[in-house]
Amino acid sequence: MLAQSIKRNSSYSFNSILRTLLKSVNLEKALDHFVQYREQGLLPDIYAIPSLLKLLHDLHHPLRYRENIHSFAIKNGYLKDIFVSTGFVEMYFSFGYVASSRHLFDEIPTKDVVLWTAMVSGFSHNGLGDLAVDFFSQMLREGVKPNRITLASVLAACSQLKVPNLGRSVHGFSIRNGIFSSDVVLETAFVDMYAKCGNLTYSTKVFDQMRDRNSVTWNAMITSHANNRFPEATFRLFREMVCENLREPESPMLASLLQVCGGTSDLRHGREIHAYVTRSSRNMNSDMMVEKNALIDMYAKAGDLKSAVSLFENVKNKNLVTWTTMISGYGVHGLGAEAVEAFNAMKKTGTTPDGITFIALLSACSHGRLVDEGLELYISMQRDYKIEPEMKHFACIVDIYARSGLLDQAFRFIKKMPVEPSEFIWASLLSSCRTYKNVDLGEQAAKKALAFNQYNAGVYVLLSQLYADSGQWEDFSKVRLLMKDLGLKPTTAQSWVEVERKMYIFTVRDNLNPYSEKMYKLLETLIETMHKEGFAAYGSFGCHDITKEEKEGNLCGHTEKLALAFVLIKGGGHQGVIRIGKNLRVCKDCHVFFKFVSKIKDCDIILKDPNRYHHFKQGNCNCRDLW
DNA sequence: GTTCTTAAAA
Repeated sequence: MLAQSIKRNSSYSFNSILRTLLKSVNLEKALDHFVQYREQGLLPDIYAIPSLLKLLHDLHHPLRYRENIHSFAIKNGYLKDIFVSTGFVEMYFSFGYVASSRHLFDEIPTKDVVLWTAMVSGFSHNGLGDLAVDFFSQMLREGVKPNRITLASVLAACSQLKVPNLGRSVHGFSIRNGIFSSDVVLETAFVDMYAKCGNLTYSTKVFDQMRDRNSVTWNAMITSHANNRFPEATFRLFREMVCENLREPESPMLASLLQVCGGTSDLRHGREIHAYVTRSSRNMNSDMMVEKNALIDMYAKAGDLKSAVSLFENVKNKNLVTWTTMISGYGVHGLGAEAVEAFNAMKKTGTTPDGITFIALLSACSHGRLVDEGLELYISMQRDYKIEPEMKHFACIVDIYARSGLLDQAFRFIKKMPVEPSEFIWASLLSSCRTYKNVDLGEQAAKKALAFNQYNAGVYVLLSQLYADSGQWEDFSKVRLLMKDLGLKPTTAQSWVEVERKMYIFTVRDNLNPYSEKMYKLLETLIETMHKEGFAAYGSFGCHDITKEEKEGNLCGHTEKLALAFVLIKGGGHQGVIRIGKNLRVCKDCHVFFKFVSKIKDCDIILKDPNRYHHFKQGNCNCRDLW
């Protein structure tokens, strides 16, 4: 009698101390506490089981320890307790054993809202959003009333499945049932759900009305704007967060922001984040690898290869991502040899490449016109590293051949591929067919690409340009008419340049700029000089069968020329380097013109097109005139 | 005593 009561008392105090320690995340002490209790020969009671499961979970103890507890619980008949069984349901979910969780769930006779919620969130965490939603509706059918935690769980599933309708009805339900009243977690779940379902307007609405926001809220908001490509809003929100809330952003958010900068060639914001990362207080106790790698990638993608390289060289413990980032950085700048060199240096450090390293490497070879090296690396990848080539590797090899003019070999390679070639592969072959004016193969490639997607405007544009370059004007017109019938429009050309911290955007035949007159005048003069000096002969012309005057009038309207003229007039450029961006591939005439300007104005020009960078210097471009 | 939202570099 007395022994019983001592036992009950000690188990009661054991449980409450254990819970307190768990709450304050004192895991080591909590474990000690448990060990001491066991050393007294005492066994955990029914109330201790959920806490013990949580402790082992937080300590990352292996499944078998927890299964011991499971057998122990079964032996003692503890499983009839819904708190205990819910704990085990959760445990199996956390190891991905969905079937075990489901089985346990089925055994439980009376199910409460917490158990149902554990099911909904368990499925959702295991990527089974559809089952999460199924169980949620089943729960409603059985008359169990969801609470705010259930709703947050089902919203996570909605985000995953991108089903805005269900999310909206959950919203309505929560308002009608008064479950909504300023709960940060639930509101954040709504912000995230609307954003992931593509409705940033609703997401922003909920966000704006929130009284309290936590770091998860800001994260959901900022990364969703980044992922939906709203660069301005992304940075506005970031500033708001930093200024008003004094919240330190963590690595994933910084990486997202840097990715935005790389994608939009936004060096200015990129440098700001760099400064922010440098003075961040986390420097002390973390290796900041994600930030460092993301910075290298940002500088390379935003066109400042120098900064990328110098950061790269200062990273002490380069990991696989660091190396791959640098290899890919060299690649987009057309520096194939440097990419291969970096790869060899990486091998010396004992870092093993993976499939992505080879994608970066092979694409660097194709842009650097290193055919033999590329093919050799492709063999080495399979032989030495046992990496099975995938579609992206195939695409690189096709490109390595085709970009160098080995169109037949590219075609033969495609025919031998073990999988069905993708739309992208055909389109890239077509692009090289255009460069080398191979109409026959180009037509075949276009046909194959269009079989995937009849509405791929890019393919029609390439095909029509191929016809135009080959002087087949009837075919050219046919393709353009076909495009019109299908309601397709070629992408409007745009170039942009930053002068005095402001971005200027130019479209074809832009007359809106107050400097227009001056710009056209300057272009005329420059082009005249270029012809006089015989520089124009460096390019191969023949884009259009129009008169020479018409042609030059037209060429002056090319957006990259306008951007260049604008910078020259405004005296822009950063440390002798002019950076211009373009949303389409640079045309041959503009390419020659840029080379010429880099020579007579003695400046470096870095021009970004959708695929790579061109570095113009002293009358040359590092792409060696093939791109 | 059990159930809840977010997130990353090639």
